[in-house]
Amino acid sequence: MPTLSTKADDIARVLEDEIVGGVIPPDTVLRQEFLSERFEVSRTPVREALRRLAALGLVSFEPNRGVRVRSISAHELREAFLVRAELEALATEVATPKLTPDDLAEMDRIERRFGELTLELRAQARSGAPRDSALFVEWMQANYAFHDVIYRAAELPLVERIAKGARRTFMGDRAWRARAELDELYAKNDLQHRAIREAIGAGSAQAARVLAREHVLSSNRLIEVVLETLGAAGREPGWGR
Amino acid sequence: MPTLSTKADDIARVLEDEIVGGVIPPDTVLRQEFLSERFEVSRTPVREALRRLAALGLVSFEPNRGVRVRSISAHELREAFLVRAELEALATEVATPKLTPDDLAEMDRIERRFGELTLELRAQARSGAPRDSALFVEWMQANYAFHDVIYRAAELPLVERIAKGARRTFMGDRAWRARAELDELYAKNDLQHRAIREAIGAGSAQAARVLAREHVLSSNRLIEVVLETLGAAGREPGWGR
DNA sequence: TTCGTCAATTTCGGATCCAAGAACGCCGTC
DNA sequence: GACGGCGTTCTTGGATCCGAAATTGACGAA
Repeated sequence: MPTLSTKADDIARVLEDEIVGGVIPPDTVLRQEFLSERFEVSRTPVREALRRLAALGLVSFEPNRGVRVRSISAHELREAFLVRAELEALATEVATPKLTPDDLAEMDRIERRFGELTLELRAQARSGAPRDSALFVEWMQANYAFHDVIYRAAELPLVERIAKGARRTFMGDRAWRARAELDELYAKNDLQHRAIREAIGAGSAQAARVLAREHVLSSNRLIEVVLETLGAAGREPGWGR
Repeated sequence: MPTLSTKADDIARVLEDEIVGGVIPPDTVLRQEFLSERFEVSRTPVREALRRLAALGLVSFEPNRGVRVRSISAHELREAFLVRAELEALATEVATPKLTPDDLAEMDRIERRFGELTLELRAQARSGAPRDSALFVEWMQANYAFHDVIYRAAELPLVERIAKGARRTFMGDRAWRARAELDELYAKNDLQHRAIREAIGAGSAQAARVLAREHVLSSNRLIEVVLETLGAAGREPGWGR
């Protein structure tokens, strides 16, 4: 069987997912030997994987002292959203004349599901019930799916790569809390999706662009409220120290 | 003496500069042993450096077959400029209210130098003289210096990093040719700088934003004409095969 | 008690060594 | 003469080993 990937690549992918998914919390120090035992390889491929993560900006590399999972400041988070807003605006503008009826139908399908999930989340936000993390993740995925249709049609791989890179880095390990304001923000998010969809349907690339930009900036506000950084609680055992 | 950097980092930086600067032409295959001899180290740090370059997208990594310096297609080049246009527009908008009188004075100083260089290049373009590569590089650096003032004031490190990353990848090994259209494009570039400067001076962030975006897109056109890809000629000895 | 010094331990960066996969060329066959 | 199988050689991926830097902790002096 021919080799399609190296162990360093495999390890890098796994660690990447775990870091952006919050499985490995920020500020965790990644010990080479620990990782080499976990993946049952020597330290050599582990170090190559860590180099990759460092180049992607997911970890900070301190010579002779190890690598540490980067925590993201509120300022950095805001900047990441600014970048996403500009690039999604661009992608949306480019995609608008390219979207096929099939694409639009898919967007409608995703948007229906997104609307349902939004209603559930809004009910939850109003009731002040403890957050259902799985529900939020599903909502987020539907949100991403909506935008992915646009990225796919835009055919701008570089834009897609950068924007999706800026997309991560927030589903960290922080606790979150329901809030009255959330209800409103969820509703707004849903409405913005529909507005974008309609602008595309009407063939107005400029309107779609402006809407997409505003939408991402609104998402920023939503995420900020959702995070409401109640400190870093509830670490998984085995990672902290 | 404490160690401030690793050999892998040093090697990566050197190779990075050489690739973006066109010293190492696209499609060159980088042999690990060759590099380890050149830098007088073993292959281990070399491979870590190559991993970094791969993560940055400068080289493509084919398992068990080595790394190859990525060549950039016209389409990719265009997309890189689209990204830069959006992000520079953002940075310019954010920077406008933050620029100090000192910053503006520095922009004026750079712009004066840029104007002189532009005049030289225009004369060259009109005369059809063989391109003076050093002059073009100097012009390009003055161009970058102008924008760097804006980036510095904007205080958006992520935006700066991405935009500067998209900035490279074109000063390749291609031959270039003078053209009548170039004269006009050079002049336009210079005028756009002044317009941006004036919009900032007038405190209009929105106008500066729009101008910055158009400026980068114009630069794209300029670069496309300058490159005029006459095939890949004049490789440095020692890199080709 | 607290601070500074120095040794022991841990962890990292890099060199060397070995196995596995790919490229190349030779030869035989059709 | 062209194509395909097979062994050699070259290059890469990964494991192991070693020296160096940093951290830790014990000890002693202020």
